[in-house]
Amino acid sequence: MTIEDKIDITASVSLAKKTVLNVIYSQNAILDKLNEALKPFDISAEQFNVLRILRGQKGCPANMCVIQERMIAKTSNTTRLVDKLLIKELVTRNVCPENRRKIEVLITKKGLNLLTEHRPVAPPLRRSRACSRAC
Amino acid sequence: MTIEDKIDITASVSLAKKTVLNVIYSQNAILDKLNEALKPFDISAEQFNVLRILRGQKGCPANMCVIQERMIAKTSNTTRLVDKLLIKELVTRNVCPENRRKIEVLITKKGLNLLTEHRPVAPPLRRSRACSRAC
DNA sequence: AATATACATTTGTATCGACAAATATTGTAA
DNA sequence: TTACAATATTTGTCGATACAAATGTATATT
Repeated sequence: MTIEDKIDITASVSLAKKTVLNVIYSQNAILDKLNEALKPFDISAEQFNVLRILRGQKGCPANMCVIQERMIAKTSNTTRLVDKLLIKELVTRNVCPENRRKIEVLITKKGLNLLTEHRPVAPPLRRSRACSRAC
Repeated sequence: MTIEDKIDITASVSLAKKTVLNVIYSQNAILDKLNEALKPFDISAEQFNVLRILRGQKGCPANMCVIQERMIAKTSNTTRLVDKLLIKELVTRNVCPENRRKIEVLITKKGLNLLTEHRPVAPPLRRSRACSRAC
């Protein structure tokens, strides 16, 4: 189906607008697919993304702000996402002893298993590495 | 900035995956712009979209299910979106006398004014017209 | 007419996004 | 050392998505 069928408009629509609409519909289709693929694992796309970010740390714990920066949604609530993963025992969370302001989040064996059991559409979705640092 | 800078991955990424990531980042950028443009009007993107759908009815009232089908998000909660518009007096809502199951939603003068005062990025975002019907 | 079924909308719950404010800890300047 | 600023995280609120269940209304079947 073309975007012209979708938008149901008699007047002509500029190429720029058609492009914008195409991007919006495309991402909807992509997210639908992703959510469907994750359903059997009782985990949301954002939670899954956090798990992949943590795996990418390769044993090095990630602070809340590191996770935040690498997520797609700029202002998503990392605390509450990690809460959910903690309940499912997919991550651990501990206060950093060197700097008690920071929190060290690590993926558990159970979390790693969940990731290897399933590989949906995309690679881990990250923002730029501006704020990542040595651990 | 290219998508390669964004995703911060050493291993090579397939064109398909780069495309998926590009679509996701693009829509994020688009929605950021749209929300920013709507901020002065104290209205969300979905509420704005519902208003445009109603204007497209050209005086003919829209049922809840008609609005639902034309929205981007398939399972968004039309009742609660219309509630918000009602509080702002941008729409009216009445039980249809011919079929008391149905609800007739109409855009008010105030709602039309809001639309003419501002024209952000995209035309009204609708799904296919499969379920639209005469009023 | 009574029952069942389909239709249209509403309500409830969980999760997430956006954003502001609050809290806690560390570092710095007077 | 006290006060202030910077950093890191948590909490609260609102709007929205996703989905299941409940409610109310109309239509069809017996």
